Amino acid sequence: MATSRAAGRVRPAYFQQLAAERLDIALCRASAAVARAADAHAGEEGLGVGQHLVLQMLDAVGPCSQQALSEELRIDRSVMVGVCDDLERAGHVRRERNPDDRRSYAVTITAAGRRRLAAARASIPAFLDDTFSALTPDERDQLGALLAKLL
Amino acid sequence: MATSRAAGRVRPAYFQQLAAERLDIALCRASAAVARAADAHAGEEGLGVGQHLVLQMLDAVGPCSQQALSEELRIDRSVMVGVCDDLERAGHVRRERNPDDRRSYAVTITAAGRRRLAAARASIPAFLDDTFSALTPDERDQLGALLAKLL
DNA sequence: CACCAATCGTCTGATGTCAAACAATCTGTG
DNA sequence: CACAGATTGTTTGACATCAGACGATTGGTG
Repeated sequence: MATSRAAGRVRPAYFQQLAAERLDIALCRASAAVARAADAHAGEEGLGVGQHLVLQMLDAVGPCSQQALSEELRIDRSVMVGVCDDLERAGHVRRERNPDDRRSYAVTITAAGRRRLAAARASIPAFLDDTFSALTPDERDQLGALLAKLL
Repeated sequence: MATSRAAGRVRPAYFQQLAAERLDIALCRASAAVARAADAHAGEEGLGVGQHLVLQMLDAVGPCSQQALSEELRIDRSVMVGVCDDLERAGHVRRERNPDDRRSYAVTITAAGRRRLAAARASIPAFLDDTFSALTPDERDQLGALLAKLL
């Protein structure tokens, strides 16, 4: 069996020791796992994470420039171009010119976009529940509060 | 001034609202900030994060194959090749053949590598203290415990 | 021994992100 | 108005990461 040979190797579960003394590493590793889960979920859902966030923000605060979306959602401007391209091609968003400043667009969510957002949004609670199943609701709140302090 | 025009924009600090209801996004965002800080610190120190982790693990558990390093440190095998290349070129590590299994190396830390590790390690507490200055020591322990549960 | 599957280190191709440059447009100063 | 500097959206090039393929080697089966 495999374990008999693994005893030859050191197999120290060294990562746990590392994570205990390097909070930054633990944070990055947890984030990587969660991000992978989010990408997989978004893939099944058919709407990318960035696209979902853009639709959600447009629905919450109204038409925005790509710049505003980019800053608030922490998505690079260069990447935001592609995200909006995809959303526009799918009919979830219109790029209207901002009459007050013709450099910027006023990216606007469409009725179809709102429907798509509602559908995608409905699957989020189950996704979060699954991804953070190792934590109790109280612990999730604690984690949220700690991360909020960090940001 | 800029704020008078910013009033025209929505400027809702929307990200905070998003982070409150999307624990996964908050986690990824915090991780990105911390990772950036770690990279910057590693740049000043002159020893990459991956290189530091490899030296530290070799010092802790003795000679390892690249595979073992890769699995335990969650660094892709392809990337580990470059990390070990750099470490070997700098004289911090030797690649000895494992006589029991000539497919794998026995990556071994050198005396120079140990000295380099000690120097780099000394700067870590200050780095962590600075990066997580928004949290009290108790809160850092809480965060560590929550992340450990997640992993 | 011959053979087949698995493993280790390496390399290559595809992908994604980011910094820098660019044209178009705005603001402000003279 | 003319002109300099900043901003918006976009494109391009550099860079890192990852999946997959590959040779070399090992272990196990007959």
